[in-house]
Amino acid sequence: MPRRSYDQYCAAARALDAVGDRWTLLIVRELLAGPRRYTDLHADLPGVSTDVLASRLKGMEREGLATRRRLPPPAPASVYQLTPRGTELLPVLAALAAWGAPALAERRPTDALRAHWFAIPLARRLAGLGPGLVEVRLDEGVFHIRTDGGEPLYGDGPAEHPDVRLTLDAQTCIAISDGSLTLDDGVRDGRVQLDTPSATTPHGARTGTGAQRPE
Amino acid sequence: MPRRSYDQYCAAARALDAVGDRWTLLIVRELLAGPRRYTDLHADLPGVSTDVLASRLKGMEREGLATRRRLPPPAPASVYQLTPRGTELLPVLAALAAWGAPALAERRPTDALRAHWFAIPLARRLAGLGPGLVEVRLDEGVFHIRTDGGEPLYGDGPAEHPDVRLTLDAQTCIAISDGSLTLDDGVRDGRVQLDTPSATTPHGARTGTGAQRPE
DNA sequence: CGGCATCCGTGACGATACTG
DNA sequence: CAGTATCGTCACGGATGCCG
Repeated sequence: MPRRSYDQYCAAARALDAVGDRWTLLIVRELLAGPRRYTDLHADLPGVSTDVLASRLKGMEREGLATRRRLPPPAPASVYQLTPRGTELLPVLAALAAWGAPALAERRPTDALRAHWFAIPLARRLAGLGPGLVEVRLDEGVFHIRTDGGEPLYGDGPAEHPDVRLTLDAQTCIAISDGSLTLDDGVRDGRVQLDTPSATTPHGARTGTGAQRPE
Repeated sequence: MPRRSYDQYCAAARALDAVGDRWTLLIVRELLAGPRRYTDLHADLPGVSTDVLASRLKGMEREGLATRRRLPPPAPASVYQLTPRGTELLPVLAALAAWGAPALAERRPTDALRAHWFAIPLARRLAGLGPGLVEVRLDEGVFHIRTDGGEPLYGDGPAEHPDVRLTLDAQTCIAISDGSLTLDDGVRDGRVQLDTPSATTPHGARTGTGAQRPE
């Protein structure tokens, strides 16, 4: 699907043939958070042009990375969803995120930000900590991480019945992700508000930070 | 260093800003096998144009991924070498290779092939098997894998004093890498010739497959 | 000869406008 | 809402030339 194949009998080159094109891996990152409509993808990928996005999605369908599913008539829309093969790109994005994490020290004013972009680095750190479903609330939005099924998966928006809720800011989230701050220490000094909604807790919202996009 | 930054405050996007450009990760793959001269890089990356290669190398220097070192006068040449930061991209290439491995089922006649391109997938399988230094001899060339230092590293050409030598063909190498053939089974049915050169063995070559490029 | 720089044709990309 | 159409620009790939 790239402009041109590398034509190399090499596993990494073959992978880059499929996902090495500009924007493709970032589209995968978006779809890893759950099914998305075209317009939502376009909104969460500032800078991508409409034709390139359409072309990439078409290519990803051809490569078996994603499928296009049409929603029931009430809301005539279609959503794009990763196939299992596409989901298997999570380790690739995780490795890229781990390597690129130091570059987050600098925050440029032109940088866009979506809450669930923190999910992949954070999930690596939270994996093995026990609880299955974690809801994370940032000022920029809410996402959730599932750490029970081997590979950690994540999704946009609030979780259904989270085992634990974390409320923190972006900077703290980064510090926890890169290991410079432990979750315990963050709770101790108040930078992280840890909240375990018991079954008896009503569904009412407790903190002010809501989701940007209702789902 | 890409044509244009993604301008996203996301670790993966930052990584793609640095290494997401066409050819960059394949140049890293080459340099992971050891220092390389410009001409060797150009020879082992069929399809890359001279100016793009020069541009990428310059960008990689700027990003702190590689350094250019001038060799002593006898051979007035300069070699490019990865920095530690560049070497840390190995997990990224490993993840890409793991994901792209199934695409090696099809071997196109236009595909180029270098022996050490098998090193990354094979190293993952050989890691934890014990011996520190493995020399691998394919019909297409020789490379070696170091499995002693945590992350497996590899190099082009024969090893100095390998703990074990493997002689096999490309197809068998793939089968071992993807787990469909164990090393033991390969040795048993003769597809893999396992050779443990003892300290008493003289240095003479024993098999017919020599290195393509003397080092 | 190795290490690029230059030139050029083609194609990919990005922004905007427009349509079913 | 979900793309397609159009267009200017830039990056890529190939060839050649320069310079140590």
